Amino acid sequence: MADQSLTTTSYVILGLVRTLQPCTSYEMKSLVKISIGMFWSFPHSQLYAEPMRLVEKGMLTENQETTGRKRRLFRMTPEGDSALDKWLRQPTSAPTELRDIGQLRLFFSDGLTTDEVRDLALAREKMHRDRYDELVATREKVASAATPAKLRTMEIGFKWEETAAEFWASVAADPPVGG
Amino acid sequence: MADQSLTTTSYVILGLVRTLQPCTSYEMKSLVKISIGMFWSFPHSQLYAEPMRLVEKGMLTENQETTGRKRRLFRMTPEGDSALDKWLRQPTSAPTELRDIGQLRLFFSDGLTTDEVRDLALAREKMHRDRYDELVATREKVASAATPAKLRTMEIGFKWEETAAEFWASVAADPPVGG
DNA sequence: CCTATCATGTAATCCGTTACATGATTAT
DNA sequence: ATAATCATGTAACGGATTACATGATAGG
Repeated sequence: MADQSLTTTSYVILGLVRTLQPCTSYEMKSLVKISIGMFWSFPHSQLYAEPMRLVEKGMLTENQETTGRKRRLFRMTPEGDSALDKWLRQPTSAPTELRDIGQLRLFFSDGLTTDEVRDLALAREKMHRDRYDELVATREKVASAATPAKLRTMEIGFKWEETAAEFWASVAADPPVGG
Repeated sequence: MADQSLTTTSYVILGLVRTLQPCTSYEMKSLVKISIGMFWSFPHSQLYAEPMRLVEKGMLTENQETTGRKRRLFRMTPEGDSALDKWLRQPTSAPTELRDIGQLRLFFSDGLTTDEVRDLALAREKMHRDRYDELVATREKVASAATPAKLRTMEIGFKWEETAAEFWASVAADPPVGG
């Protein structure tokens, strides 16, 4: 019975529910927003839809209020717990998906002028520096409440924004030409 | 008329066709594999389906062979060219989507033992170092044929693999505990 | 000659996104 | 009071992924 075909999103939901249970989709959304959602976007509709699928698969239980907002409160089932545990311990060699519009533009930039490429680079540099600042602010807010593992996860975000900002600065300083 | 609702995938196809035209989906696939596909995965079925949509939108023309394999050869139309040009020049502040299973696991690792977290970190470190090596090999292969912009795009890939490998090494050296 | 891999395409399902909608709180 | 924002949910469409399937070419 029923650990068939869970997606990555499924495991994210399971992880969120284990962290927050009992919890509503909105609470999941709030946690996502200040953490993993900074790098892996999950539209809120997913955070409402996926838990329902997981209820049907026996991974979560749902208690819907009968009055007022009729909010849905989710909790782990033993099946959900063990599915999550199994996933957490599975080795993965899956590469990072690094989806960046700026990189795509640069890749296809052969027809642009030097100035246009520089503009792209400067805009991207600024974006990364802004995000770095956002991350700093977020970390300050959550530092006291988050677990060590969760805080540690943020570090790679800092590193990425830093590295990417430097990369774009170097492109702006010396735009590729020719092609 | 008719630059409605192109997706990022659409622009990737347009960029590929501009680079390779006239070309088949398989040729696009080959280029993707050694370049942007290293960080943004495009299943080959997309590289067959999306060009057909673009033909319908007037962005590409298609010449299908009548004999043998009946391969489809794609070319840019003026509309496709201008849509791509416009996109390349549009500013974006869209953040990078950095989708990494390892990060998700770390984020939800509060229930794991120190050793299990270390195993995760070591596996991820190895993955990133392996990918770094792959990138080196790929760059050597393509160095003479690629444009400066396209080569430059690869650099951020190197940086990422390096940065991520170092991050995971530090996690392995000092795994987060408690929670 | 046969097998493996390259090359080309289609089908079906489902997930993810966008948009719509509205009920509750808080602020002014 | 009223507007704004927070909170909660659903609908619908389309694209992305997975799987199926088979035609060519090259290597042994």
